[in-house]
Amino acid sequence: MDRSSSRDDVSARQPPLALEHITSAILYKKKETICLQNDPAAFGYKILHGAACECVLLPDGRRQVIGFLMPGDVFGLWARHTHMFSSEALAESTAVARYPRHLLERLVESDAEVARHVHRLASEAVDRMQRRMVLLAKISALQRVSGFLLQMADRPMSYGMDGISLPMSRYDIADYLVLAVETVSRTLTQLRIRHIIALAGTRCVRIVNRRALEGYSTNDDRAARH
Amino acid sequence: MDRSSSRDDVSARQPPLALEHITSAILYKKKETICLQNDPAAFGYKILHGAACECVLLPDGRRQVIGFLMPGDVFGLWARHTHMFSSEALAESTAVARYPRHLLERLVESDAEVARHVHRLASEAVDRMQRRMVLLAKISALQRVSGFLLQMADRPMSYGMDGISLPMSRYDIADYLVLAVETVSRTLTQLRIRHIIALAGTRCVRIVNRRALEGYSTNDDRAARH
DNA sequence: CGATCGTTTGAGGTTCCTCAACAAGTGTGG
DNA sequence: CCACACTTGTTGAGGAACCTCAAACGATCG
Repeated sequence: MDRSSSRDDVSARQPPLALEHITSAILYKKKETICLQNDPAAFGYKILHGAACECVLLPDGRRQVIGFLMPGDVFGLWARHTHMFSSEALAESTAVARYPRHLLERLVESDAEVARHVHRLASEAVDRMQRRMVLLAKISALQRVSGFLLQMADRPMSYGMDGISLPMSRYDIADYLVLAVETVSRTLTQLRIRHIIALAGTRCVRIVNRRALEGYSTNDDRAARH
Repeated sequence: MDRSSSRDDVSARQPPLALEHITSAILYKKKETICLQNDPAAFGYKILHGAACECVLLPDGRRQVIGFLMPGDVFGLWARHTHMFSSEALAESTAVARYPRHLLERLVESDAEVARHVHRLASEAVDRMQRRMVLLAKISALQRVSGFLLQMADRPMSYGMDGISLPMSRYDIADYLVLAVETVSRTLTQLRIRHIIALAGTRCVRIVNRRALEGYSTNDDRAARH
């Protein structure tokens, strides 16, 4: 659906050189918080290595995952004064580039190329929100999990790969899709049993029958039921 | 939760005069499309009177409501080249102000006040998406409907009013909350029976017991179950 | 090795979706 | 004006889907 657009973007992902001069890289351990919602937005971030997620901490203590962040993904740029989401590292050693926003904004005003680039990146953040909403519009677990796998497969990071690597835990996926962990797990096994996907280890999925997966994700369940 | 912020914003909602010179108002009938997703984003819009919604048209023909637009709400400003969402009028005669984006962008570059204003408005659009996501994180229908009512009550347009006016149909609410229409209807009757809300006509709700409603929206159901 | 975490599977119960019918309101045409 | 269709909202019955609780398994780590 929006696959073509993200593919075209690969070439545009190279940031202007000027940006590289104001960055510093930081390493995070698994589950470590990168930034906290409502905190002053002093920095923008880019994932260099590993994986992370944006999330909302709900009043009842639960956590809602808004989007997954893979190498190349930028976040925290949209915020005006305070960060709208928290973000935490998912992989063991996640490397993140940090851009001081006051320097960034000065660059944006002086360098038109940087301005365009930053604008692109900000709209990518909105894209992430939208992709998730399209997933949540789906009613059944089968639809949501199928759609999720397709979205992960269409990420730039998966292009050359044979299988999709899922750096996040089942719990993270469940928080993302608003499902119970057990439902996510069961749905994945169902897909495996039906030979739609193959699991090479728990965190690596290979799509065997993409056509069927697309059918599951868009069509109503009744067509796909066994 | 984010009530205070939206309340503070009321004073800031007055647009710079310069903006009013490049606008033209249009009337839409109920269900009429204001703009279509993926269409070139030639205009930004502001609701003057009536109500509308932003939505995504899904591949399976269903419609997903992203957010409801009330008088004063601005939309279509975020888009870079094409509109990300469709929008359609909900009330019978919905008046919409239309801002040509090429003029707007010229104004943004020349007038710092306009630039700040437009930036505010764009972030309001993201706020709408986020508010909906927080609603969708809730699992039970009772939680979602309660949260929805609270959000509607906290809108600037409801401040002086005794009851909340719901310009949208139950179908629209269902599409917004990803529930079946019947579930929305049943949940509202439940809340009415429990004297949490009172219905003055189908499209007007008065919150009788706000404390309880807040409890329903945040707590797990089991605490609230009869 | 024990402990914890992440994942999977099972059993049971509840919620919510589906299908159906009905009532009230609205518009249309004869 | 009434008959008719259509929309919108509500209620009921039944069943499927998913959540909850529980337990077992493998992996990792101290």
